[in-house]
Amino acid sequence: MKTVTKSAVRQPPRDIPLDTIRRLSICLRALNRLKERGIATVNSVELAEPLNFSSEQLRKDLSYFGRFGKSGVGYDVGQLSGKIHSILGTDKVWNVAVLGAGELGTALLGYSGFEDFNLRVCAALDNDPRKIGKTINGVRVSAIAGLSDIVRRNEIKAAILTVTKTAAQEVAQKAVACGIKAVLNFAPVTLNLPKGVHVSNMDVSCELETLVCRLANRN
Amino acid sequence: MKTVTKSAVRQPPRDIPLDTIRRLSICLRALNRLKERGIATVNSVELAEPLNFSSEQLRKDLSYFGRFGKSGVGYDVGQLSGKIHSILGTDKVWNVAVLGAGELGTALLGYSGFEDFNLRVCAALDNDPRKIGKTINGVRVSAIAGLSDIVRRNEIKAAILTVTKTAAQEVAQKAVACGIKAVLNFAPVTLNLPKGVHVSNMDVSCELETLVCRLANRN
DNA sequence: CGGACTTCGTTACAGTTTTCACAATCTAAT
DNA sequence: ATTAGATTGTGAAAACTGTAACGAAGTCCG
Repeated sequence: MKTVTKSAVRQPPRDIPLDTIRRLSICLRALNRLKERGIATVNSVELAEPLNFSSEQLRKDLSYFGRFGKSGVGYDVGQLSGKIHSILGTDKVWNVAVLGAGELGTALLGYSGFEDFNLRVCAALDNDPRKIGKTINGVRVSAIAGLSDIVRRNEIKAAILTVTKTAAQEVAQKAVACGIKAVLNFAPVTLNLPKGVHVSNMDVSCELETLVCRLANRN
Repeated sequence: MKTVTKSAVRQPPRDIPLDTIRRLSICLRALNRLKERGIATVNSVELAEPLNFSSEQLRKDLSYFGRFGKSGVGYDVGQLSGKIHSILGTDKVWNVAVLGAGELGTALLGYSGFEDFNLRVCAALDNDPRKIGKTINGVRVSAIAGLSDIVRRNEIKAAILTVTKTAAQEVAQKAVACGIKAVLNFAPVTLNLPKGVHVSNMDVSCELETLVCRLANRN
């Protein structure tokens, strides 16, 4: 007996552009807002335009993974949301650790953007004895020495790095040694980590700088 | 009499890729670290490789703006730093406002990454009466109602938006009405602002999500 | 039931960015 | 002064990404 799932999420044929993933993430968030408002159907124009990209682009992005819409109608909000969750791998919860419980780490422990993606910040680590043991937004701060255990117990694969720029490389290396496979780096330094570890930089000053650059060149 | 400035920063011939600007920003930061260590000369390989991009790429990026190196030698650290400052428009100080003095805004008021780019956070605004009047990291928190004055007095053109996602659109619009021309948005929503206003999104959850996606697809 | 209308998915095209290869330039040493 | 070695700057090729156009599929209404 053959089991055929209609319009399953297709295994992508080749490398997917990073921006495609970003746009689909943004879409997922928008779909959640639509769901909250009780809207059941949406077409590619209604979905894409408020997000500042074109409907063609959205359809193309989706077409890497399968066929999810209905001609003449559009997309079922709940269904498309589910499909994008599968595509992004967030049909299950991902636990994440915050490394560095300073102002920025604290801010992220209270950040309201993670729910849309089934991401859960479930651990905070710091080396400052005054912080260890405190509870911030329901998460207890542990010493970095305990990272290995925490990673194992919670099956954590990704960490957000919010320590100072001087500590960043060292803490990141330690995290990788504990089994962390992906790092979202907020420190204004370039990390050098083993191949196979995914790094993404949230470089505030650099990004602000590109804005200023555009202003300086009046365009 | 003709005044010829040797190897001036050339007016870029056409649109410069955004990533070029990003890479040059990163380079500028690295050059500052080299300067601190008293290193006077660097070649494109030594500069680019620790930053995880290729020397060819760096040379190409620079070539949009002029010729700054010496064949057989490399680049003078101090001089190249100055040139990149001109390119990026940060040869003078840029004042920036933080909109939203919550945890995230507070974190940015103490952020150590701005010095490299001559960016100065000189104002913090919030609508919470408990915060107004307080001083965070040397910056006094003002009511958002006072934004217009502050923008004018400090010639602020760019703002960092750190308010909640529900307030983001409204506050951003107000900021634009006060003369803000560029917004670095931390709220997990897509802003809709008039054409001509530059927006850049620091989307923590979306970026973490792309990392998780790569993990989920084991590549 | 049929024709007008809507919207999707895909293929072909155009534009952009990166990579590659090499001539030109400079230094240093003999 | 000449040669060997190093490194830059750039044009041409390749790879990648986004845009546009259109056939196919589905809906709605008379």
